[in-house]
Amino acid sequence: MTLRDRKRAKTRQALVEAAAELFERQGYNETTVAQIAAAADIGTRTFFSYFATKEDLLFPESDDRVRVAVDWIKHHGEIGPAEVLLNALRQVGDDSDDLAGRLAALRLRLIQTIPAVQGRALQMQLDAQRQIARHLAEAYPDQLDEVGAAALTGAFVGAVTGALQVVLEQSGAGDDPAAVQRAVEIAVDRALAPWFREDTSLLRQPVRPQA
Amino acid sequence: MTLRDRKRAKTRQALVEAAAELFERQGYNETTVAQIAAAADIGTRTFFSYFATKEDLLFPESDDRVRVAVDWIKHHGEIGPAEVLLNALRQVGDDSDDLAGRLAALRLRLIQTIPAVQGRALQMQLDAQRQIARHLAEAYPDQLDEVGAAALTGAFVGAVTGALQVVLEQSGAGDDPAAVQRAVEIAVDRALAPWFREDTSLLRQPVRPQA
DNA sequence: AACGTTATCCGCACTCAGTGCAGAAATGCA
DNA sequence: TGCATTTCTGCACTGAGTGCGGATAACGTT
Repeated sequence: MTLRDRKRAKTRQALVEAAAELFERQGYNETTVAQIAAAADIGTRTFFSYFATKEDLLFPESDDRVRVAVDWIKHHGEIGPAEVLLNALRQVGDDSDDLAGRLAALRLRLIQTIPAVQGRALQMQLDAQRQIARHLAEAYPDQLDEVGAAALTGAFVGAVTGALQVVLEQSGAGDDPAAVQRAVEIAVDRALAPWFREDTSLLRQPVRPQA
Repeated sequence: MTLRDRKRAKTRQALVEAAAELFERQGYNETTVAQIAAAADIGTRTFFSYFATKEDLLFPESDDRVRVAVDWIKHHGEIGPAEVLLNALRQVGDDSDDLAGRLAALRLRLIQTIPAVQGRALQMQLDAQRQIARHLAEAYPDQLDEVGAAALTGAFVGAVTGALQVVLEQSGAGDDPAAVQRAVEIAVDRALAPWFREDTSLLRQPVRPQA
């Protein structure tokens, strides 16, 4: 890793943090890209060589998460497509959180309130779906074709996010990361129960093993 | 219907047509709102009292379609939730087409190529989903709660649109409305077959009756 | 340590979507 | 016809995002 790369990663990080700070304090629409750039000590023009749009600030490292899910699918063991998919989704957590709970909570709130952010989030979700479906079809060539894989993936993701929306607004888990995490688990449970009716216990097993 | 309303509806229609024309000839990004307004003989400023954003030009009458689906659900007869939902979705056709095949084809192409349009389309889909799920829960209070309805709806919509994407890109049915219609039917079939395994014939029955 | 090479930074000028405002024009109603 | 209410529209403005060109800093080499 060269100096250049390290420096670049550092300012990128600084931009995300500055943005989170400003979004929380002033609101999303009330924060300009110029302000964010200034807070991270770079020129306004330079901002756009780090993030193509203002919305993208809220979705850094997003392809990392997809990569993890795809890897998980590739190295599946004995289990079938639906089960792998379930586990893979646990990792991605399209609307859920993993690192930097603060940014995740902020993101979730903005998705629910700012149309532009919601639109971008849905786009990324769809893209992730496409990639997962493609790799799923590759991993189970005898059980799934491309269309079947896409349908299965779409059904899972759609069910979970649909349920999650309602669970979130019912249990008004505003910003508390723990509450959100719980909501995600409830949503997954409720949404996917029909698929795993015979052995519901599968839904509750921790799913972290693998090398 | 007063003169005002008729006039307003007329210019609204003119705007949609002018936009379609220009989008097809010059491309979406290359067409400015000012051009569209000029082509419909209204001031640039006035445009925004008809459509809040440029993208919205591609989704006129969208709430009509949702209304139709919701009505369908409300007046369900003996059939169960999944079946009504299937029929309702046939009507909405989140990515499919109904009237003015030209606009529908254009919309579909732009959804696949222009990010802003895709984002808006996904937003409207999600919103439609929410409304449908809510009414579905109301219509079957003994079989579904809000979360279950949202999960079921999300699963159906997700499965169909996921499958549709792949079917469309496989059978490169670019602009031909008939081919698109066929693709939608295939996608619905493939995506929803697992739910109706015992009586697959249901999937093939025409579903247009009702008063 | 000095060199040219290459990637990054950043100011400037620009386009375009979208908003607020205030006045003009058209419509509805008595 | 006269008045109230919408609707239309020009003007000025903000803010996101782009193209360009020169400055700056990191890189690899001798």
